[in-house]
Amino acid sequence: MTYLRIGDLSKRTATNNETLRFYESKGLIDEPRRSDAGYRLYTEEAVSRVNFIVRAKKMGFSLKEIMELLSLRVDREDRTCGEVKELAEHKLIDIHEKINELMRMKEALEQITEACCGGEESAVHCTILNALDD
Amino acid sequence: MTYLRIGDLSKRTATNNETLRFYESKGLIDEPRRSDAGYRLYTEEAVSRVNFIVRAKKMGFSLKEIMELLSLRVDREDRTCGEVKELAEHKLIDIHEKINELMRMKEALEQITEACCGGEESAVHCTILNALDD
DNA sequence: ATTGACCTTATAGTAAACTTTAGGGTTTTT
DNA sequence: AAAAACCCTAAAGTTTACTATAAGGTCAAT
Repeated sequence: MTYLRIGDLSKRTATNNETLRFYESKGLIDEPRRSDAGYRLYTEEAVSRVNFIVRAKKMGFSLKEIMELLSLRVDREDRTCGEVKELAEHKLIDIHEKINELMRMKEALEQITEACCGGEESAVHCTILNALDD
Repeated sequence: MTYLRIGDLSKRTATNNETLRFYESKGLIDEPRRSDAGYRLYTEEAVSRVNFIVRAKKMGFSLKEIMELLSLRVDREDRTCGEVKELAEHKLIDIHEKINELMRMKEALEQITEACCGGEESAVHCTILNALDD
C-alpha cells in the first residue's frame, strides 16, 4: 500500500506543507485519511487536485473561484447536467473576461516595448516611461 | 497661484483621498507643500504622477514594481533604456503565460459544454467534470 | 453665526492568501 | 540509541492594498 505524506505531496505540487494544510482548512482539498500517528495520507488523486488548484491560481482565479470550479467536480451525483453546464458557462464568461483584460494589458505593453530602444543609452527618451506618463 | 487640494487631485485621478494619503505614506507620491491650515497643496505634476501610478496598476504592476518604475523615471538620465525595457518584458512574459493557460482552460470548457447534454440527468458522466480532472 | 463640505492625524480594521511560531510527537537514518 | 528529518495542532503574524473610524480643525455660503 503506497501513500503520500504531506511532504511528498507538497514536493510534487510546487506547494509546501503549510499551504496544503491551509487549503484543507479552507475546504479546497478533502481531509485525507490518517496514519495511526495522525499523519495525513494522500492518494494520487490529491496530486491532481492540488495541481488543478495551482494551475487555476496561475490563471488568476481566487481561491473562492477555484472552490466553485471544484464544486463542479465534487458533487457530481447531486447535480444535474444542466446545473453543471450553467456553472461552467458562467466560468467561461469569467475566463473570457480575464483573457480580454490580459490581452489589453499585453497589447499596451507590447506596443510600448517594441518602440523602446532597450539599449545602453539613457532612459530620457524611453517610450515606456513616456507612455506611462500619458 | 492655483493649487489642488486633495479632493481635487483624487477627482482628477480616479482615486480617493485616503488612497492618495496612503500612496504618500508609501513614498509613491512626494509630500506636497501645505497651506497654513495644514492642507495638502498639489501641483499639476502630482496629477501626472498619480495618473502614472493608476495606469501602471492597470497594466498589472504591483505598487512595489511601480516604485521601481518611478525610480527609473526619476533618474532617467542615469538609467538605461534597457533597464526599463527589461522590467516591462518580464511583465509581458507573465501576461503571456497567464493567457496561454486561460486559453487551454477555455478551450476545454468550450468543447465540453458543447458536448454536454445540459439536461435533467445526474452529472456523474458529465464531460465537463472529467475534463477538469485533466 | 451656524451649517455643511472639506481637510487633518492617528489608529484600527479588512480581505486574501499564506507563513511563522511554539511546543509537542513520530519515523528514519546513522 | 541518538540524531536528523519528518509530522501534528493552535494560534499568531505577514503582506498587499487599501478602507474606515474617531476626534477634531477650516472654509464657503446662507
